[in-house]
Amino acid sequence: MNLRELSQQLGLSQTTVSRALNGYPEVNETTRKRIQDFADHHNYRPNQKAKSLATGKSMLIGHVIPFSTQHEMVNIVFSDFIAGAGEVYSTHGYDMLLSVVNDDNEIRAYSELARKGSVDGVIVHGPTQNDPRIALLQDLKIPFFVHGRSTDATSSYNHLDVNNKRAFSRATEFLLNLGHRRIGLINGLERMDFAQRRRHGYEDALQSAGIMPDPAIMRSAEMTEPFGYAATKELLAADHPPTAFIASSIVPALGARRAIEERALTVGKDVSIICFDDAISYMPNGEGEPIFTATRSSVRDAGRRCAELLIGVIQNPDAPPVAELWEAELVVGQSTGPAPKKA
Amino acid sequence: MNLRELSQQLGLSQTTVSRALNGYPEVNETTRKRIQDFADHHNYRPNQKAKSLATGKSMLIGHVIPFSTQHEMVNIVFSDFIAGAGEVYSTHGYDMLLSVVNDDNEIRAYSELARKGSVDGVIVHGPTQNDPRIALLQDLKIPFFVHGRSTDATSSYNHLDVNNKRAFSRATEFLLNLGHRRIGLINGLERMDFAQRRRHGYEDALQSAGIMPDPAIMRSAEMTEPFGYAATKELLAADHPPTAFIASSIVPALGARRAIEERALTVGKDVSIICFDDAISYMPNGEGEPIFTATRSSVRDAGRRCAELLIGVIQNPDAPPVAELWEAELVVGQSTGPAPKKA
DNA sequence: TGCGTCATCCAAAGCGCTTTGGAAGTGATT
DNA sequence: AATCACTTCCAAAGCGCTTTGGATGACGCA
Repeated sequence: MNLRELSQQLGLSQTTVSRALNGYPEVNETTRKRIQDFADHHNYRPNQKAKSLATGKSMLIGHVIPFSTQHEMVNIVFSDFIAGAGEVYSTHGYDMLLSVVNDDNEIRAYSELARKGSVDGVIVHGPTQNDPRIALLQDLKIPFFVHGRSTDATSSYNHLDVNNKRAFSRATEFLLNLGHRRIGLINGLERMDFAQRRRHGYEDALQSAGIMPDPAIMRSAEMTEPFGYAATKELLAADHPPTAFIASSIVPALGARRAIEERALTVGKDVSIICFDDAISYMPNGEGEPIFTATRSSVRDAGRRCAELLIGVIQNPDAPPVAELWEAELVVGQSTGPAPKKA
Repeated sequence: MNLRELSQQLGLSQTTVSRALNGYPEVNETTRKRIQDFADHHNYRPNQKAKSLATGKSMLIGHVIPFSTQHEMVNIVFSDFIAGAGEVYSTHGYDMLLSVVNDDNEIRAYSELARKGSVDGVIVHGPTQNDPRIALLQDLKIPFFVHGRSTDATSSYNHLDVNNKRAFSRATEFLLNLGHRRIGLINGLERMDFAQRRRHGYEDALQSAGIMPDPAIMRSAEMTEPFGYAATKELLAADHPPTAFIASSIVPALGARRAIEERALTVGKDVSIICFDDAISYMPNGEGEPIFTATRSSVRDAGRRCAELLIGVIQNPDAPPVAELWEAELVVGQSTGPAPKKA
């Protein structure tokens, strides 16, 4: 059942039927009702392909997800982000277009989406330092929104970020106040902008306390459980082992805990852990008292907000760029305690 | 730059240009080359909306993701599945359309996608027993593929499933052979078909060994870390605590481990854990020797295969239904050992 | 020379919707 | 009775592609 049949059966023009169903004013209320009822009865839905072509809007928002054996951007944070964003899209009549592409083709994937006109806007995930995608998307003149930030980007662009530097300096200060002097860093991949900022926050806090940051107790990799385990195990086995660790996500923190307990040490007593908690829905940080002391910011909320703001940009492309910076909250859990007295 | 401009500048008809670019035979090789070069030079990409309307194919495959506060289908398994599926879509020129909808609207979301013609096919995630979506999609006459199975579905439908029953009976047998007699079950939500089958596998293995399954040591909920923790903690504190646990995913298994270690017990010695391992990319089951003894089947591979098969169905809608049943492999890790002697 | 075949190209008709630019009818006003 | 404003509807022209059904010319062959 398409618009033509529908209008023929109603004895009206396509124009009138289309207008009636789309809520335009120039149609009599009684005929509108008749049209609406008839359409409902026949379960009519306008063909999306035709509608898109006619209006020029695809009602789709693109997300490009690179994959490779090295670099899993399809990560733990991602699924919660799209859950939040998708929620908002739905309520505005949009759907999400996911393009899962090989790492090497990531840049190309963005320009394909734009040139083919398959999406009305794009979200940029996981920006690196001086991320080339930003300039590209500006060139392509397609609305886009960055989740995170890209240092050294020359012009301004729409984005929302967590104050990662502050989150990590606060976490580090928290440990320092507990008397810890040797604090290991278990960071994400440092070509990611957020990981850079986190390290700077950590280093700044140490330096402010008169402690020289020691690269020997900093690790950086994809944020998996085994990475957290391996890094912690190695650092604990070395000379001058840290008495506390600061981890970039709850996942490597779980690995850190495993390494600590394997040495028959107690988390929160012998060794402290603090981490960044993205408030992942299926991996919550405990139910009552948090498992891990953490700086927390919901990535799902971030997804929601990015979606809202991007839709705003699509509806009003000439508005000045929007930027938001969220502060993470510090929640105290069971994984931290005073630095143990020296033996 | 669109096809009309392109053909005008080339002094050719739209027909010829379109055919040249789409590889049809009825165009001279030298003119094809000229057209191709010109198009490449101008970075021309056919408009997807127009192409879709003309061909009737959207080159999109729909996934519906329900969300609610109760039930998080946006779960750990999901992100790896779509990574695998998306990979295959890309290589076939498809993209993924994600519709994130409120729980109550899930059914409607499928029929909207079909009626609006926005997708060429659909994947059904997380089938329950006698899942209504199967009949609906059959009615709507849209190609679809089910990841999992739905017991009691009257007619046959395209699907791929892991042999969950067998995976859990084998896991249970493995524990029985180690001398365990009291084995706790930490299952997923039992309205999910897979969770049902898993429990049956567990119960069957117990009964074959002459052990009466005891509902008092079975738990079922969303597969989160805190759930695994809470369930294990509770069971360990009760009379006749289990000496082993079988968990439905690596995530609650992590929670189980936490509860066990909290009681100063050792995993794999005092208490054994075996779990189902979906081989999640960012939460691998260790690198060398697995952390958890597990029955394993890659959900990412399943995503890949479902995508392939669905594309097959789209290209050949009248082919007989395809069904695949994968066997999980049993990998032995550090989390299991002989049942402790009675004190 | 005339005819059939083949390779190469094109005009135009869709695909199913939205939207522009009226047209027709209805009252109210002069 | 003529004019105007307003409401209500419609025919037709897009949107940018694909695809049908020829048209044209070159060539080989009888």
